Amino acid sequence: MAAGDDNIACATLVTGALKISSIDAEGQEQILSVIHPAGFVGEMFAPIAHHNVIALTDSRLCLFTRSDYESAVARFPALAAALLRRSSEELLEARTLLDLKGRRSAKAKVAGLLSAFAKSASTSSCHSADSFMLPLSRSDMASVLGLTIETVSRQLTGLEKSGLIRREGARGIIIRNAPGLDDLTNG
Amino acid sequence: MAAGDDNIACATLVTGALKISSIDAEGQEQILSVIHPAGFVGEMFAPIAHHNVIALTDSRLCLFTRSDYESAVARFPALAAALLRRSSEELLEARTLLDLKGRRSAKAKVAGLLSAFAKSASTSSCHSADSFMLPLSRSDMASVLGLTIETVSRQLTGLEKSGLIRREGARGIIIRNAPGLDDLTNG
DNA sequence: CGTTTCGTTGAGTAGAATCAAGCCAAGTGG
DNA sequence: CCACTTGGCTTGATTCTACTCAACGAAACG
Repeated sequence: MAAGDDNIACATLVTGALKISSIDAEGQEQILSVIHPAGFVGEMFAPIAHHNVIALTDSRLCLFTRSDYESAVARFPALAAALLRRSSEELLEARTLLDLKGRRSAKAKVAGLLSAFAKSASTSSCHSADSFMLPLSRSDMASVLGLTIETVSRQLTGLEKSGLIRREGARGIIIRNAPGLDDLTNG
Repeated sequence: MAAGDDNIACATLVTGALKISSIDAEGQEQILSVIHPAGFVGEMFAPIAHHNVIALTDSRLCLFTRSDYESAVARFPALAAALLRRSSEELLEARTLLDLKGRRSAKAKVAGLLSAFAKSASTSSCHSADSFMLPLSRSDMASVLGLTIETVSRQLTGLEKSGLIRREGARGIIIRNAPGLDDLTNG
């Protein structure tokens, strides 16, 4: 989906990963959200799309049109409640990202992003994973945080040198000191 | 409402204005959203509140508890659909803010915020107002954009010197060159 | 009249962006 | 098999923006 398109379809993500982004006049991409399975994309109430939706990996979607939606809600009132719940979760996630992006230093932003990934990489909802693969490239991480890829790279090596994380290849992350990461995030 | 509270109530705003914010370990406030009349606050599906809600002006709210919500949805299925619509709008607004906060330069951020205010100050949904009162203090603007009050102040005087806007007192803004502002926002 | 709050302005500095190489792994083609 | 390319990542040197610290002006208030 591209910004400016007639907005005819919405979808829930079945497998894979998507990003929602906007692109400014100079071609700078801003990632506004990363969608995981069971997440929802599309603007149900806008005539044209505001943002771009791009697959990060091969993905499977369950598409439906807005007219589908309206008839389905009429037949199954519980559907609206379920979608409301999803939408509330997306909203909370967007605000979490806002919070992250507002951190003062680059180190705090990168540390916060790692903590967030550790949480979402865990199967349990209350614990964080202590090792995981970064779902985003350096370029995408930079775009999420509003930094450059060089700065992201430097912060990662900095975090490794200070012993808070260890890296396995370009994408593998092992958290060695989770509380320390959180301290950096909030400071 | 304060982050960490038991999350027992939600509300729609009738008159006034609210801000949703988070506060980090150093006491730095991040404004995550500004709520206007007809807007919704509260996290319907979280046991404890993640963020703070603070009134920007004297405000009137229509409060309801989460159990109220559940019985109301059971009796009036259309309610869920209406709340879904609101929630979608909040989500779009949060993403617009994300976009703004991700702009590279301070000038682009301030210019973008002014454009956004000009839009929401207009009574018509398709035109922007050409003069309006800033709804936020310098401190709140800085917090929304992730800047300091000094930087916001300097950017405003810069925009005035370059002829894009004129100021009337501390809060009054007159847009003299709206396309120019948009160019700055996307550049 | 002092005090407080809010906004503006200036000087100096820390930190991220920019510019520029260079490394490594994977792919391509002779 | 080897030269070459490509894309993603890292590192270094330099520049410049926005933060910090500090002073000052204006309006509101007791």
